[in-house]
Amino acid sequence: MLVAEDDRKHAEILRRYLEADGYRATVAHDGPTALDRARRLRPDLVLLDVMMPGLDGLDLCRILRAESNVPVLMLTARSGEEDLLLGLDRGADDYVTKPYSPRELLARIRTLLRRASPAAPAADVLLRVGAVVVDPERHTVTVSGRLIECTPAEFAILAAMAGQPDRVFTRAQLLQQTSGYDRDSTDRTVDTHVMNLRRKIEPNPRRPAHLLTVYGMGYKLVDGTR
Amino acid sequence: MLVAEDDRKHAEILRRYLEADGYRATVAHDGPTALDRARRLRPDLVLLDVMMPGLDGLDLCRILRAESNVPVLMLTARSGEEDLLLGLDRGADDYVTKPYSPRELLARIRTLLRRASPAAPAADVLLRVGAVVVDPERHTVTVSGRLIECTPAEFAILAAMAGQPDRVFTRAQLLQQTSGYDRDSTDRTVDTHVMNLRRKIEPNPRRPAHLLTVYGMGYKLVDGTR
DNA sequence: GCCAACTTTCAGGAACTTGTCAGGTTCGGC
DNA sequence: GCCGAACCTGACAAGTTCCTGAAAGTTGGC
Repeated sequence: MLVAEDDRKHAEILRRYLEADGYRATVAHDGPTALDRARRLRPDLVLLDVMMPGLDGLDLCRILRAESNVPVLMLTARSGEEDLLLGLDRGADDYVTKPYSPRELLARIRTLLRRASPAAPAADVLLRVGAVVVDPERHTVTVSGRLIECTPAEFAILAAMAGQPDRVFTRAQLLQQTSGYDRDSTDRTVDTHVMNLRRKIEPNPRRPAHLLTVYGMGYKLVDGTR
Repeated sequence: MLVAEDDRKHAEILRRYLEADGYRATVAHDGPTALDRARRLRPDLVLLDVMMPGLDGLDLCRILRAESNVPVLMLTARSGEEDLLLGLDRGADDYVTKPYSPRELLARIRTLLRRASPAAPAADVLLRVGAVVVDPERHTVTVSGRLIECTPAEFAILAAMAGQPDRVFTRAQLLQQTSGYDRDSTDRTVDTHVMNLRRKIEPNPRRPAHLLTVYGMGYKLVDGTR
């Protein structure tokens, strides 16, 4: 079990509760560390604080969800409905608002683990935006049925955009998808990747139908058939 | 989808919300009726009010859980912790306290359905990917009928990949197959095993047809005949 | 129609990934 | 405790991809 919580005192209390209930818990105090541990330790459940330095809980959740189907339980200080919906939409399996009672938390953890246990085979998550289909699991992209070869950076960018069609992504956001957290690359980098992607997925790269420029903002992926 | 709720007005509102979101919903106004409908209609999800005449939600939940693994979402008027714990322990997959927002309810329903959907395929003893056949039971591998000798690590890697053809496995995932939990070996280790496997199963190891590299990601096993 | 701001495009060196190998370590059987 | 098989590792070469700055082309507001 992995606990991602930036407040060290709080994290320690959590860890004790979990261990008292028979779980082995590893703690990470920031987003990138949590992601790294999640990848290497393959925990059977991830407890995620929404607010964290480096990489926030919502984004982390989205990444985890793309890579595995480990159950994710979100901890959120704010109790607004928006947060809840955002969390669930990003793929969190459940959420608990602070302050929570330890008993409630443990009950929810038990439920999640029981539900996940029947060795659920990964769900087929296909991201479809018009003719563009991204398969994160197979790491493939097809356009109108034709298989497209993508480099890692291109794939990361396209997958991020396919996950939220029509949404505008800034260059900074897309850069984060490719370079991880804080490599300081230029916006040109993103432009170049977008250009290369257009060459591959657009029938006419000069007049993009799928991967559009939003002047002054960034890029978005749309259903080009409409 | 089955809605078990004794308050008729409330039940009707619920039904409308569900249908507005694209679900077909059947309503039952008491416990015994709900149980009967659940058995006959085999809904893909049951929405259960805790308090009901005849047979209350908690007991009904327990019975349903014993008979099938349909996801159960509890509706509870009381927001006390006791109810929550009872509900979850009886096997409810989630719960919502009244008053709830329709959006929250629908988001939770979506999550439950997504989680329940992967319909576990029956385990076939032979894993076949093109010419490569892995028999986990006998611990043998054949390629085009020829029996191949594999070391334990090689077998573990190949078996994992054969279980999910086309899917990309990261080196970390493959490492876990061989080393168990969290030994931290290098990625080179995996490369070496893959290289040795290629020598054994590929007609031309320089141009792999089965065990492919996915640059920046890992490896995947494909049906080389296509 | 003009200008400033923004975007596209390009080429080549930097940075990263992978394939391969040889040598060292671990492990179980005898 | 010796032996061989299997495994792990660090190094390096060979590929591949990424990044960058600058020039050329667009866009939007006035």
